[in-house]
Amino acid sequence: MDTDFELQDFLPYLLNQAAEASGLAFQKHYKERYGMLRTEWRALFHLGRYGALTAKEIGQMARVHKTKISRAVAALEQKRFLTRQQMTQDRRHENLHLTKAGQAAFADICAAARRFDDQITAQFTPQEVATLKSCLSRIAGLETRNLPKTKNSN
Amino acid sequence: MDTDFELQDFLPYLLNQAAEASGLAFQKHYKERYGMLRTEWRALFHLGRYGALTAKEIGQMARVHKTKISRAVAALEQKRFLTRQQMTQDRRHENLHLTKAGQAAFADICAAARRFDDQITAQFTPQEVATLKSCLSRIAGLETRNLPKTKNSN
DNA sequence: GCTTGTTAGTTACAAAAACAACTAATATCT
DNA sequence: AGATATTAGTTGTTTTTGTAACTAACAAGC
Repeated sequence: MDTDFELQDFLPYLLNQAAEASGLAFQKHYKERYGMLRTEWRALFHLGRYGALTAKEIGQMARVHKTKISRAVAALEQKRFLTRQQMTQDRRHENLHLTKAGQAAFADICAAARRFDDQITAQFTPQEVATLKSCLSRIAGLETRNLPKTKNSN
Repeated sequence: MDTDFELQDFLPYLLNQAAEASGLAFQKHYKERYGMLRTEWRALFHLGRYGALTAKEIGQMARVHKTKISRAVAALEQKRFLTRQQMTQDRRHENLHLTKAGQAAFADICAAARRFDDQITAQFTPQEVATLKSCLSRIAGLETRNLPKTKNSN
C-alpha cells in the first residue's frame, strides 16, 4: 500500500510548495504596492529589461499564453505603466514601451527582487544554489528539454 | 537600469516554471484518467497514505485551505472514492476513509508518481537530487522556517 | 482581383481559485 | 443554566485562469 512514499519527496509537490511559498512572499512587492497581478509583473519585467517588445514576444519569452498577456498589457496600460504603438509595416503588431512611471515601478520591483533572491540564497552555500538553479532550469525545460511536452508552448 | 538581472536567475520565477512544467506533465495521471483536480489528488493521497483523517487534518498536512478541501472531499465522495462518517464524540468532525475504488485509484496514481519522480531525478546525480530536495523543503518552509510567513497557514 | 491560409491580438464563456460570510456543534466563562 | 467564543465544515460571491471562437491585417496561390 505504498507505505513509504512520502509526498514531501515527490518533486512536483515539493516544487509546488516551494514556488507557492516564495511566490506568495514576493507578491507584496508588486501586488500590495502596485496592485499588479503576477502576469503583469512579468510583462513589466520583460519590457523593463529588454526594451520595447510586442505582446507576442513577451508571451514567448515569459512562457505565458497570449490571452493572459493581452489582459496584463491592458491592465498595465490602464495603470499608465506602458503605451502601445502600432507598427506601420505591419499594423497587427504593436510595440509596447514603458512610461516613466512604468520604468520607475520596474526599477523598484526589480531591486526588491534582487534583495529577495539574495535573502533566499543566503541560506545555502554557493554550490547548493548553483545546483538548485541548474536543476530547476532543467526541470522547467528552459535548457535541455527532457520532459514530456507541456501545453504551455504557445 | 538593472541590465544584468535575468528572470531566469530569479528563484520565484524558476520555481514557478519548474513547478508548472512538472505539475502539468503529471496531471494526466489523475486528471485524464480519473477526472480529478489537483486538490482532489492531494486529499486522496493523504487518505491513502495515512489512513482515515478529518478534512481539517488533510488541510493542515497538505497546506490547503479548508474550502478547497471541502470541495475536493465532496468531489471524491461523488466519485465514490471515499465515505464520510460523523464521529460520535464530536459530531463536527467527520472521519474520511477511502473506498475500494479510492484505494485502487490511490495505488495506481501513487505508482505513477514514483515512476514520474524517478524519471525526473534520473537526469541528475544522487548528490544533486539530495541538494535539490533539501533546498526545496527549506524554501517551502517544510523544515526550518526562515522565510516570511505566508497567508496559507490555515 | 479574389479565394484561402496565417498571424497578432481581443473577447466571450466556462472552470477553478480566493475570500468572506455562514451554520451547526462544542467549549468556556460567569 | 445561559451568554459568548471557538471550531469543523459548507455555501455564496468575486477574481483569476483556461479555452475556444472571433476580428483585423497581412500573405500566397491562382
